[in-house]
Amino acid sequence: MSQTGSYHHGDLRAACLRAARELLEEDGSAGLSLRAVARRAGVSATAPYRHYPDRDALVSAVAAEGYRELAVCLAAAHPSPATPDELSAVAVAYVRFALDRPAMFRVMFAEPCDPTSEDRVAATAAISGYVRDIVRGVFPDADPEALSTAVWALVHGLAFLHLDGKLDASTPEVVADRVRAAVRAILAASPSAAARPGG
Amino acid sequence: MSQTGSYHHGDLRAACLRAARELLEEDGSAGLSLRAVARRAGVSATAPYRHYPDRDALVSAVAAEGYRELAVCLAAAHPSPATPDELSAVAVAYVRFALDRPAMFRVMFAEPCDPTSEDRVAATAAISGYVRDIVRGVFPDADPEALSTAVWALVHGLAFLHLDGKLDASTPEVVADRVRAAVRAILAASPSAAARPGG
DNA sequence: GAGCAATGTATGCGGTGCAAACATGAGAGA
DNA sequence: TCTCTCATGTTTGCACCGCATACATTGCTC
Repeated sequence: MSQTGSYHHGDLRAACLRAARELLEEDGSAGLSLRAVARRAGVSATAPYRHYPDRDALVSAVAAEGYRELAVCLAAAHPSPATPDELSAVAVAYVRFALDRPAMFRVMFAEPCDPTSEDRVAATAAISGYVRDIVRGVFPDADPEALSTAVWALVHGLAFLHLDGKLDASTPEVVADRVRAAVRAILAASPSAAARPGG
Repeated sequence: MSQTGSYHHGDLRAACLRAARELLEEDGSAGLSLRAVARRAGVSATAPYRHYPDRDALVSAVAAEGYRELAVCLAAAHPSPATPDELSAVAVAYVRFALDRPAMFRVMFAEPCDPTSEDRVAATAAISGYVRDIVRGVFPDADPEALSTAVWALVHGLAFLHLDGKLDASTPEVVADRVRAAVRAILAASPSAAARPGG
């Protein structure tokens, strides 16, 4: 496979995926064009269409890889978080993923694309389930559905606000500190603190 | 101004902005091209460049309008929220804004653009300050910096997850219910519930 | 009324996604 | 082993894009 000079590439599908990821890292999602992918794979401009019906399909395939890698990063931060602090570590990893691979993160979440792509739903379901399991363990008394949604949203929002320059992301430390502080603050803020200030 | 048939348009700058917003609503951000804007404004393809140095500048101008309108929507949901429930109402309004104007919301937050654009920073600072004031009022005992960051992130994340199809957004009611439940759940979830299950 | 600067136009370049027609060659069946 | 098929690449072409450059028009100032 992948014989130099042969008419057939051998594994163009995978080569496209690899090229797409490289281009994404180098030039952002704007640089991710099918033509650029084809050039990098050393193939004619329209060859990728044999494997991906359109640009969106290729982008979705890249995004699906991103979801899987995000899951790996989160698991690496802590295999089975059981306390709020350990949950914070996972939150930091999530935000870091977004900041370390901004273009990838945008492709995963900020692209108006078909959300019914099979690859995508499977991969995001995995993340969603992962968050739910953590939340169930850390807050056994809470409504797992509502709270895991909230936790994912909180972390996801932190990632985007940093990514968009709405929050200072100049160093990993300042980001990690802010994420931890935010998680701690919102978990500590009970409505009762407002209703009965003395409580 | 704006005489039909006259060489000079009269107020092309504003016309471009209006056209851009229309195109955004009709075709999403993909349909927002300077050429399309020019066509809609009834002007040559490159005329908009007299008023906007490049595409990003026009998009940023549109986004700045979006920020202002978001602020109006939030204020309309509740002028001065003072309880968690009233805060929830604002959260619902934020998510609804995103779902009602998905392309606009994406332009505001999901576009890899220069975050130092003066219009944008001013407008987002307004939102940030608005959230901080609310949080200060609702949770006087909390760290306002950390908690307002967390609240904005939570709501922002909810908006994106719905927008991306990660959460069911089929009807306004189901969305509103989920947003309220998530806000309530995360505010109720105190770390102590995990540390001392009996408390 | 002359001239200037602001505003709009015409043209052209290199890039894009994608459809349609064509070329190649690996592998199955004879 | 020979042939035929068809998955996989290529070529060509179209409409669109952002944007740079050179040019035309005209409202305003003096």
